Amino acid sequence: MPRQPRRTQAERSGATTFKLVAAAQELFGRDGYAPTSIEAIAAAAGMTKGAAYHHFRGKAALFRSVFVEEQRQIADALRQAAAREPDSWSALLRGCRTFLEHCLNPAFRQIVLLDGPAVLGWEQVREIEYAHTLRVLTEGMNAAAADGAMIDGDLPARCQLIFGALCEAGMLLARSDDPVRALPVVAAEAERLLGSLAR
Amino acid sequence: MPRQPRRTQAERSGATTFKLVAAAQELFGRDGYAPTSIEAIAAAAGMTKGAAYHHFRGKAALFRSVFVEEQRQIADALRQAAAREPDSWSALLRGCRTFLEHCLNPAFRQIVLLDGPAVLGWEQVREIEYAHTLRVLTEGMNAAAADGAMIDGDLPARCQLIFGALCEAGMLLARSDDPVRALPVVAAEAERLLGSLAR
DNA sequence: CCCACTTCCATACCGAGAGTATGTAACTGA
DNA sequence: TCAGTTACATACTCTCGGTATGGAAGTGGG
Repeated sequence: MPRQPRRTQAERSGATTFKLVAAAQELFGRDGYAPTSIEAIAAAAGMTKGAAYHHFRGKAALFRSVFVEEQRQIADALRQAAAREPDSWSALLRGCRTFLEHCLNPAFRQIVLLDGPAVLGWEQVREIEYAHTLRVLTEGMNAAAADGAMIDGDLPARCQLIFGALCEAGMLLARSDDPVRALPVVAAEAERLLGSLAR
Repeated sequence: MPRQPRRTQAERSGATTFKLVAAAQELFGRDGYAPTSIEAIAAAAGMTKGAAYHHFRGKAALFRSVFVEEQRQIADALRQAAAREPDSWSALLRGCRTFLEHCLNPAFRQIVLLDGPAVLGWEQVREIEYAHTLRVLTEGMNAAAADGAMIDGDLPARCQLIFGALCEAGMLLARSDDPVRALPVVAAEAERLLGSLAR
Protein backbone atom coordinates (compact mmCIF):
# COMPACT_ATOMS: atom_id res chain seq x y z
CA MET A 1 0.00 0.00 0.00
CA PRO A 2 1.50 3.32 -1.04
CA ARG A 3 2.02 5.70 1.83
CA GLN A 4 -0.14 8.83 1.70
CA PRO A 5 1.84 12.01 1.01
CA ARG A 6 0.88 15.05 3.04
CA ARG A 7 0.01 16.92 -0.17
CA THR A 8 -0.34 15.61 -3.69
CA GLN A 9 1.61 17.23 -6.52
CA ALA A 10 -1.53 18.71 -8.00
CA GLU A 11 -2.36 20.31 -4.68
CA ARG A 12 1.11 21.78 -4.24
CA SER A 13 1.19 23.04 -7.77
CA GLY A 14 -2.29 24.48 -7.66
CA ALA A 15 -1.73 26.23 -4.37
CA THR A 16 1.49 27.91 -5.47
CA THR A 17 0.20 29.03 -8.84
CA PHE A 18 -2.84 30.45 -7.12
CA LYS A 19 -0.72 32.32 -4.62
CA LEU A 20 1.53 33.60 -7.39
CA VAL A 21 -1.32 34.87 -9.52
CA ALA A 22 -2.95 36.49 -6.51
CA ALA A 23 0.26 38.26 -5.50
CA ALA A 24 0.92 39.28 -9.10
CA GLN A 25 -2.58 40.65 -9.44
CA GLU A 26 -2.02 42.72 -6.33
CA LEU A 27 1.36 44.13 -7.39
CA PHE A 28 0.74 44.51 -11.11
CA GLY A 29 -2.51 46.25 -10.29
CA ARG A 30 -0.94 48.62 -7.80
CA ASP A 31 2.43 49.44 -9.37
CA GLY A 32 2.03 48.45 -13.00
CA TYR A 33 3.82 45.80 -15.04
CA ALA A 34 7.28 47.26 -15.61
CA PRO A 35 8.03 48.43 -12.05
CA THR A 36 6.99 45.06 -10.61
CA SER A 37 9.71 42.44 -10.49
CA ILE A 38 9.17 38.70 -10.56
CA GLU A 39 11.21 38.45 -7.41
CA ALA A 40 8.90 40.87 -5.58
CA ILE A 41 5.87 38.87 -6.66
CA ALA A 42 7.41 35.60 -5.55
CA ALA A 43 8.38 37.12 -2.21
CA ALA A 44 4.85 38.44 -1.72
CA ALA A 45 3.60 34.94 -2.41
CA GLY A 46 6.04 33.53 0.13
CA MET A 47 8.50 31.87 -2.24
CA THR A 48 11.34 32.63 -4.65
CA LYS A 49 11.71 33.27 -8.38
CA GLY A 50 12.37 29.59 -8.97
CA ALA A 51 8.78 28.68 -8.22
CA ALA A 52 7.48 31.36 -10.54
CA TYR A 53 9.69 30.28 -13.42
CA HIS A 54 8.76 26.68 -12.85
CA HIS A 55 5.07 27.37 -13.36
CA PHE A 56 5.26 30.21 -15.88
CA ARG A 57 7.30 30.72 -19.02
CA GLY A 58 8.23 34.23 -17.95
CA LYS A 59 6.96 37.52 -16.65
CA ALA A 60 4.56 38.05 -19.55
CA ALA A 61 3.02 34.61 -19.08
CA LEU A 62 2.34 35.35 -15.43
CA PHE A 63 0.81 38.66 -16.42
CA ARG A 64 -1.36 36.84 -18.90
CA SER A 65 -2.84 34.71 -16.15
CA VAL A 66 -3.57 37.82 -14.13
CA PHE A 67 -5.19 39.42 -17.15
CA VAL A 68 -7.39 36.39 -17.72
CA GLU A 69 -8.38 36.42 -14.07
CA GLU A 70 -9.41 40.07 -14.30
CA GLN A 71 -11.44 39.27 -17.38
CA ARG A 72 -13.17 36.41 -15.64
CA GLN A 73 -14.12 38.62 -12.74
CA ILE A 74 -15.62 41.41 -14.79
CA ALA A 75 -17.38 39.04 -17.16
CA ASP A 76 -19.03 37.42 -14.17
CA ALA A 77 -20.09 40.77 -12.79
CA LEU A 78 -21.55 41.75 -16.14
CA ARG A 79 -23.51 38.53 -16.49
CA GLN A 80 -24.94 38.81 -13.01
CA ALA A 81 -25.96 42.41 -13.52
CA ALA A 82 -27.54 41.74 -16.88
CA ALA A 83 -29.41 38.69 -15.63
CA ARG A 84 -31.43 40.82 -13.23
CA GLU A 85 -32.91 42.92 -16.02
CA PRO A 86 -36.29 42.16 -17.57
CA ASP A 87 -35.47 42.59 -21.27
CA SER A 88 -32.49 42.43 -23.58
CA TRP A 89 -32.19 46.16 -24.08
CA SER A 90 -32.18 47.17 -20.46
CA ALA A 91 -29.74 44.33 -19.82
CA LEU A 92 -27.41 45.95 -22.33
CA LEU A 93 -27.68 49.31 -20.64
CA ARG A 94 -27.19 47.80 -17.21
CA GLY A 95 -24.08 45.99 -18.47
CA CYS A 96 -22.58 49.24 -19.67
CA ARG A 97 -23.15 50.91 -16.35
CA THR A 98 -21.70 47.94 -14.50
CA PHE A 99 -18.62 48.08 -16.68
CA LEU A 100 -18.15 51.76 -15.93
CA GLU A 101 -18.46 51.12 -12.23
CA HIS A 102 -15.92 48.35 -12.49
CA CYS A 103 -13.51 50.85 -14.06
CA LEU A 104 -13.38 52.66 -10.73
CA ASN A 105 -11.14 49.82 -9.58
CA PRO A 106 -7.56 51.08 -10.14
CA ALA A 107 -6.08 47.61 -10.47
CA PHE A 108 -8.52 46.74 -13.22
CA ARG A 109 -7.63 49.87 -15.15
CA GLN A 110 -3.91 49.35 -14.74
CA ILE A 111 -3.92 45.69 -15.76
CA VAL A 112 -6.63 45.54 -18.39
CA LEU A 113 -6.71 49.00 -19.91
CA LEU A 114 -3.15 50.28 -19.59
CA ASP A 115 -0.65 47.43 -19.44
CA GLY A 116 -2.58 44.67 -21.17
CA PRO A 117 -2.22 45.84 -24.76
CA ALA A 118 1.44 46.80 -24.40
CA VAL A 119 2.49 43.59 -22.68
CA LEU A 120 0.38 41.01 -24.50
CA GLY A 121 -0.16 42.74 -27.79
CA TRP A 122 -3.50 43.52 -29.32
CA GLU A 123 -3.95 40.09 -30.87
CA GLN A 124 -3.76 38.23 -27.59
CA VAL A 125 -5.73 40.79 -25.62
CA ARG A 126 -8.53 40.63 -28.09
CA GLU A 127 -8.50 36.84 -28.09
CA ILE A 128 -8.84 36.74 -24.31
CA GLU A 129 -11.43 39.50 -24.20
CA TYR A 130 -13.47 37.82 -26.85
CA ALA A 131 -13.80 34.84 -24.54
CA HIS A 132 -14.96 37.01 -21.64
CA THR A 133 -15.96 40.67 -21.66
CA LEU A 134 -16.54 40.96 -25.38
CA ARG A 135 -18.38 37.67 -25.35
CA VAL A 136 -20.89 39.00 -22.85
CA LEU A 137 -21.29 42.19 -24.81
CA THR A 138 -21.72 40.30 -28.06
CA GLU A 139 -24.35 38.03 -26.58
CA GLY A 140 -26.19 41.02 -25.20
CA MET A 141 -26.14 42.77 -28.54
CA ASN A 142 -27.21 39.71 -30.43
CA ALA A 143 -30.13 39.32 -28.06
CA ALA A 144 -31.10 42.94 -28.51
CA ALA A 145 -30.80 42.62 -32.27
CA ALA A 146 -32.87 39.45 -32.24
CA ASP A 147 -35.54 41.33 -30.32
CA GLY A 148 -35.52 43.87 -33.12
CA ALA A 149 -34.38 46.58 -30.74
CA MET A 150 -31.33 47.60 -32.73
CA ILE A 151 -30.72 49.11 -36.14
CA ASP A 152 -28.95 46.97 -38.73
CA GLY A 153 -25.22 46.91 -39.29
CA ASP A 154 -22.10 44.86 -38.64
CA LEU A 155 -22.65 43.63 -35.12
CA PRO A 156 -19.14 42.32 -34.36
CA ALA A 157 -17.61 45.60 -35.45
CA ARG A 158 -20.23 47.50 -33.49
CA CYS A 159 -19.41 45.54 -30.34
CA GLN A 160 -15.78 46.41 -30.74
CA LEU A 161 -16.49 50.11 -31.19
CA ILE A 162 -18.86 50.28 -28.25
CA PHE A 163 -16.32 48.42 -26.18
CA GLY A 164 -13.63 50.92 -27.08
CA ALA A 165 -15.94 53.77 -26.18
CA LEU A 166 -16.70 52.15 -22.84
CA CYS A 167 -13.03 51.64 -22.00
CA GLU A 168 -12.29 55.25 -22.74
CA ALA A 169 -15.33 56.28 -20.73
CA GLY A 170 -14.09 54.18 -17.85
CA MET A 171 -10.73 55.93 -17.82
CA LEU A 172 -12.35 59.33 -18.16
CA LEU A 173 -14.66 58.55 -15.32
CA ALA A 174 -12.01 57.16 -13.01
CA ARG A 175 -9.64 60.06 -13.47
CA SER A 176 -12.23 62.74 -12.97
CA ASP A 177 -12.10 64.81 -9.81
CA ASP A 178 -15.23 63.28 -8.37
CA PRO A 179 -15.92 59.89 -9.99
CA VAL A 180 -19.08 59.29 -8.03
CA ARG A 181 -20.64 62.46 -9.31
CA ALA A 182 -19.17 62.06 -12.79
CA LEU A 183 -20.62 58.57 -13.24
CA PRO A 184 -24.15 59.67 -14.10
CA VAL A 185 -23.03 62.13 -16.78
CA VAL A 186 -20.56 59.73 -18.39
CA ALA A 187 -23.02 56.87 -18.16
CA ALA A 188 -25.67 59.09 -19.67
CA GLU A 189 -23.44 59.87 -22.62
CA ALA A 190 -22.60 56.20 -23.08
CA GLU A 191 -26.26 55.29 -22.95
CA ARG A 192 -27.04 58.06 -25.41
CA LEU A 193 -24.49 56.54 -27.76
CA LEU A 194 -25.97 53.12 -27.33
CA GLY A 195 -29.51 54.40 -27.38
CA SER A 196 -28.86 56.03 -30.70
CA LEU A 197 -28.40 52.55 -32.09
CA ALA A 198 -31.83 51.54 -30.93
CA ARG A 199 -34.52 51.13 -33.51
CA MET B 1 35.07 90.38 -32.09
CA PRO B 2 34.15 86.80 -31.18
CA ARG B 3 35.36 84.22 -33.66
CA GLN B 4 32.56 82.43 -35.46
CA PRO B 5 32.13 78.80 -34.34
CA ARG B 6 31.32 76.27 -37.03
CA ARG B 7 28.00 75.48 -35.35
CA THR B 8 26.24 77.24 -32.55
CA GLN B 9 25.18 75.31 -29.47
CA ALA B 10 21.53 75.63 -30.38
CA GLU B 11 22.24 74.15 -33.80
CA ARG B 12 24.21 71.25 -32.39
CA SER B 13 21.59 70.58 -29.75
CA GLY B 14 18.69 70.87 -32.14
CA ALA B 15 20.26 68.61 -34.73
CA THR B 16 21.04 65.82 -32.27
CA THR B 17 17.69 65.88 -30.54
CA PHE B 18 16.03 65.76 -33.95
CA LYS B 19 18.13 62.79 -35.03
CA LEU B 20 17.46 61.05 -31.73
CA VAL B 21 13.71 61.50 -31.92
CA ALA B 22 13.68 60.38 -35.54
CA ALA B 23 15.66 57.24 -34.77
CA ALA B 24 13.53 56.55 -31.71
CA GLN B 25 10.34 56.95 -33.73
CA GLU B 26 11.64 54.43 -36.22
CA LEU B 27 12.69 51.83 -33.64
CA PHE B 28 9.88 52.30 -31.11
CA GLY B 29 7.41 52.12 -33.95
CA ARG B 30 8.89 48.97 -35.41
CA ASP B 31 9.89 46.96 -32.34
CA GLY B 32 7.91 48.52 -29.51
CA TYR B 33 9.06 50.35 -26.40
CA ALA B 34 10.42 47.60 -24.18
CA PRO B 35 12.53 45.72 -26.75
CA THR B 36 14.18 48.94 -27.94
CA SER B 37 17.25 50.01 -25.98
CA ILE B 38 18.46 53.56 -25.60
CA GLU B 39 21.83 52.42 -26.88
CA ALA B 40 20.29 51.07 -30.09
CA ILE B 41 18.48 54.35 -30.66
CA ALA B 42 21.61 56.39 -30.08
CA ALA B 43 23.58 54.13 -32.41
CA ALA B 44 20.92 54.48 -35.11
CA ALA B 45 21.20 58.23 -34.69
CA GLY B 46 24.98 58.02 -35.02
CA MET B 47 25.95 58.73 -31.42
CA THR B 48 26.12 57.12 -27.97
CA LYS B 49 23.89 56.88 -24.92
CA GLY B 50 25.56 59.90 -23.42
CA ALA B 51 23.99 62.25 -25.95
CA ALA B 52 20.56 60.78 -25.35
CA TYR B 53 20.82 61.11 -21.59
CA HIS B 54 22.10 64.63 -21.94
CA HIS B 55 19.02 65.76 -23.84
CA PHE B 56 16.39 63.52 -22.23
CA ARG B 57 15.70 62.59 -18.64
CA GLY B 58 15.42 58.97 -19.54
CA LYS B 59 13.88 56.46 -21.90
CA ALA B 60 10.32 57.48 -21.11
CA ALA B 61 11.08 61.15 -21.79
CA LEU B 62 12.46 60.28 -25.21
CA PHE B 63 9.38 58.19 -25.88
CA ARG B 64 7.25 61.13 -24.88
CA SER B 65 8.83 63.28 -27.57
CA VAL B 66 8.16 60.58 -30.12
CA PHE B 67 4.56 60.33 -28.95
CA VAL B 68 4.09 64.07 -29.28
CA GLU B 69 5.56 63.97 -32.76
CA GLU B 70 3.11 61.25 -33.79
CA GLN B 71 0.27 63.32 -32.40
CA ARG B 72 1.40 66.35 -34.34
CA GLN B 73 1.48 64.37 -37.55
CA ILE B 74 -1.98 62.89 -37.26
CA ALA B 75 -3.52 66.12 -36.04
CA ASP B 76 -2.15 67.84 -39.12
CA ALA B 77 -3.54 65.14 -41.38
CA LEU B 78 -6.95 65.44 -39.74
CA ARG B 79 -7.04 69.20 -40.09
CA GLN B 80 -6.08 69.07 -43.74
CA ALA B 81 -8.64 66.41 -44.53
CA ALA B 82 -11.42 68.22 -42.68
CA ALA B 83 -10.58 71.55 -44.28
CA ARG B 84 -11.48 70.22 -47.71
CA GLU B 85 -15.05 69.44 -46.70
CA PRO B 86 -17.93 71.84 -47.34
CA ASP B 87 -19.74 71.65 -44.00
CA SER B 88 -19.01 70.83 -40.39
CA TRP B 89 -20.78 67.49 -40.40
CA SER B 90 -19.07 66.04 -43.44
CA ALA B 91 -15.78 67.35 -42.05
CA LEU B 92 -16.42 65.28 -38.95
CA LEU B 93 -17.10 62.17 -40.99
CA ARG B 94 -14.07 62.77 -43.17
CA GLY B 95 -11.92 63.17 -40.08
CA CYS B 96 -13.05 59.82 -38.73
CA ARG B 97 -12.23 58.09 -41.97
CA THR B 98 -8.83 59.77 -42.11
CA PHE B 99 -8.10 58.62 -38.58
CA LEU B 100 -8.98 55.05 -39.49
CA GLU B 101 -6.73 55.18 -42.53
CA HIS B 102 -3.93 56.53 -40.37
CA CYS B 103 -4.32 53.51 -38.12
CA LEU B 104 -3.08 51.34 -40.97
CA ASN B 105 0.37 52.68 -40.13
CA PRO B 106 1.91 50.06 -37.79
CA ALA B 107 4.27 52.52 -36.12
CA PHE B 108 1.37 54.78 -35.21
CA ARG B 109 -0.54 51.90 -33.67
CA GLN B 110 2.46 50.65 -31.73
CA ILE B 111 3.45 54.03 -30.33
CA VAL B 112 0.13 55.76 -29.81
CA LEU B 113 -2.36 52.97 -29.22
CA LEU B 114 -0.33 50.21 -27.61
CA ASP B 115 2.72 51.58 -25.81
CA GLY B 116 1.61 55.13 -25.11
CA PRO B 117 -0.79 54.49 -22.24
CA ALA B 118 1.46 51.94 -20.54
CA VAL B 119 4.62 54.05 -20.76
CA LEU B 120 3.26 57.52 -20.13
CA GLY B 121 0.17 56.74 -18.12
CA TRP B 122 -3.32 57.81 -18.96
CA GLU B 123 -2.98 61.26 -17.46
CA GLN B 124 -0.09 62.29 -19.65
CA VAL B 125 -1.43 60.65 -22.78
CA ARG B 126 -4.70 62.46 -22.37
CA GLU B 127 -2.96 65.76 -21.80
CA ILE B 128 -0.94 65.41 -25.00
CA GLU B 129 -3.82 64.11 -27.05
CA TYR B 130 -6.03 66.90 -25.87
CA ALA B 131 -3.57 69.33 -27.41
CA HIS B 132 -3.62 67.51 -30.75
CA THR B 133 -5.94 64.74 -31.91
CA LEU B 134 -8.66 65.30 -29.36
CA ARG B 135 -8.40 69.03 -29.93
CA VAL B 136 -9.21 68.59 -33.60
CA LEU B 137 -12.07 66.24 -32.80
CA THR B 138 -13.43 68.61 -30.16
CA GLU B 139 -13.31 71.55 -32.51
CA GLY B 140 -15.09 69.54 -35.18
CA MET B 141 -17.80 68.46 -32.78
CA ASN B 142 -18.29 71.95 -31.43
CA ALA B 143 -18.67 73.23 -34.95
CA ALA B 144 -21.20 70.54 -35.76
CA ALA B 145 -23.08 71.25 -32.55
CA ALA B 146 -23.05 74.97 -33.30
CA ASP B 147 -24.55 74.20 -36.69
CA GLY B 148 -27.32 72.38 -34.88
CA ALA B 149 -26.34 69.12 -36.51
CA MET B 150 -25.93 67.18 -33.30
CA ILE B 151 -28.19 66.10 -30.48
CA ASP B 152 -27.59 67.60 -27.06
CA GLY B 153 -25.38 66.09 -24.42
CA ASP B 154 -22.00 66.41 -22.74
CA LEU B 155 -19.72 67.17 -25.67
CA PRO B 156 -16.32 66.65 -23.99
CA ALA B 157 -17.41 63.24 -22.76
CA ARG B 158 -18.85 62.45 -26.14
CA CYS B 159 -15.58 63.31 -27.84
CA GLN B 160 -13.77 60.98 -25.52
CA LEU B 161 -16.15 58.10 -26.18
CA ILE B 162 -16.07 58.57 -29.92
CA PHE B 163 -12.31 58.76 -29.77
CA GLY B 164 -12.15 55.49 -27.87
CA ALA B 165 -14.43 53.86 -30.40
CA LEU B 166 -12.24 55.11 -33.24
CA CYS B 167 -9.06 53.80 -31.66
CA GLU B 168 -10.59 50.39 -31.21
CA ALA B 169 -11.91 50.54 -34.75
CA GLY B 170 -8.44 51.37 -35.99
CA MET B 171 -6.95 48.33 -34.30
CA LEU B 172 -9.74 46.11 -35.50
CA LEU B 173 -9.28 47.38 -39.00
CA ALA B 174 -5.52 47.08 -39.06
CA ARG B 175 -5.47 43.52 -37.75
CA SER B 176 -8.11 42.23 -40.11
CA ASP B 177 -7.09 39.87 -42.87
CA ASP B 178 -7.67 42.40 -45.61
CA PRO B 179 -7.59 45.93 -44.18
CA VAL B 180 -8.30 47.58 -47.51
CA ARG B 181 -11.53 45.67 -47.90
CA ALA B 182 -12.40 45.91 -44.22
CA LEU B 183 -12.08 49.68 -44.15
CA PRO B 184 -15.48 50.43 -45.71
CA VAL B 185 -17.38 48.18 -43.33
CA VAL B 186 -15.60 49.43 -40.22
CA ALA B 187 -15.84 53.02 -41.40
CA ALA B 188 -19.51 52.48 -42.11
CA GLU B 189 -20.09 51.25 -38.59
CA ALA B 190 -18.16 54.18 -37.16
CA GLU B 191 -20.14 56.60 -39.26
CA ARG B 192 -23.35 54.90 -38.21
CA LEU B 193 -22.34 55.45 -34.61
CA LEU B 194 -21.56 59.07 -35.29
CA GLY B 195 -24.55 59.52 -37.54
CA SER B 196 -26.79 58.30 -34.79
CA LEU B 197 -25.78 61.39 -32.87
CA ALA B 198 -26.98 63.63 -35.67
CA ARG B 199 -30.10 65.59 -35.14
C1' DC C 1 8.55 -1.49 1.09
C1' DC C 2 11.95 0.06 -2.26
C1' DC C 3 13.86 2.80 -5.63
C1' DA C 4 14.28 4.89 -10.13
C1' DC C 5 11.80 8.79 -12.02
C1' DT C 6 9.33 12.98 -12.19
C1' DT C 7 7.74 17.26 -10.28
C1' DC C 8 8.49 21.13 -7.38
C1' DC C 9 11.12 24.77 -5.73
C1' DA C 10 15.50 27.23 -4.04
C1' DT C 11 20.12 28.98 -4.82
C1' DA C 12 23.67 30.53 -7.75
C1' DC C 13 24.77 32.51 -11.73
C1' DC C 14 24.70 35.22 -16.44
C1' DG C 15 23.80 38.97 -19.57
C1' DA C 16 21.18 42.91 -21.10
C1' DG C 17 20.11 47.31 -20.42
C1' DA C 18 18.66 51.63 -17.74
C1' DG C 19 20.78 55.10 -15.40
C1' DT C 20 25.08 57.65 -13.32
C1' DA C 21 29.80 59.53 -12.87
C1' DT C 22 33.43 61.39 -14.92
C1' DG C 23 36.35 63.07 -18.46
C1' DT C 24 36.97 65.88 -22.59
C1' DA C 25 35.94 68.59 -26.61
C1' DA C 26 33.11 72.41 -28.41
C1' DC C 27 30.97 76.66 -27.70
C1' DT C 28 29.94 81.24 -25.07
C1' DG C 29 30.56 85.68 -23.10
C1' DA C 30 32.93 89.03 -20.67
C1' DT D 1 42.03 85.18 -23.86
C1' DC D 2 40.19 82.35 -20.69
C1' DA D 3 36.90 80.92 -17.08
C1' DG D 4 32.51 78.86 -17.33
C1' DT D 5 28.95 76.39 -19.57
C1' DT D 6 27.10 73.09 -22.81
C1' DA D 7 27.49 68.85 -25.60
C1' DC D 8 28.80 64.39 -25.88
C1' DA D 9 31.69 59.95 -25.02
C1' DT D 10 33.48 56.42 -22.02
C1' DA D 11 33.44 53.74 -18.03
C1' DC D 12 30.98 52.08 -14.47
C1' DT D 13 27.04 50.35 -11.25
C1' DC D 14 22.94 47.94 -10.29
C1' DT D 15 18.54 46.11 -11.03
C1' DC D 16 16.18 42.48 -13.11
C1' DG D 17 14.68 38.89 -16.47
C1' DG D 18 16.04 34.51 -17.50
C1' DT D 19 18.85 30.02 -17.00
C1' DA D 20 21.53 26.25 -14.77
C1' DT D 21 21.99 23.39 -11.12
C1' DG D 22 21.05 21.00 -6.81
C1' DG D 23 18.13 19.03 -3.54
C1' DA D 24 13.57 18.00 -1.41
C1' DA D 25 8.91 16.15 -2.07
C1' DG D 26 5.80 13.23 -4.40
C1' DT D 27 4.82 9.13 -7.85
C1' DG D 28 4.45 4.56 -9.78
C1' DG D 29 6.11 0.04 -10.94
C1' DG D 30 8.33 -3.87 -8.97
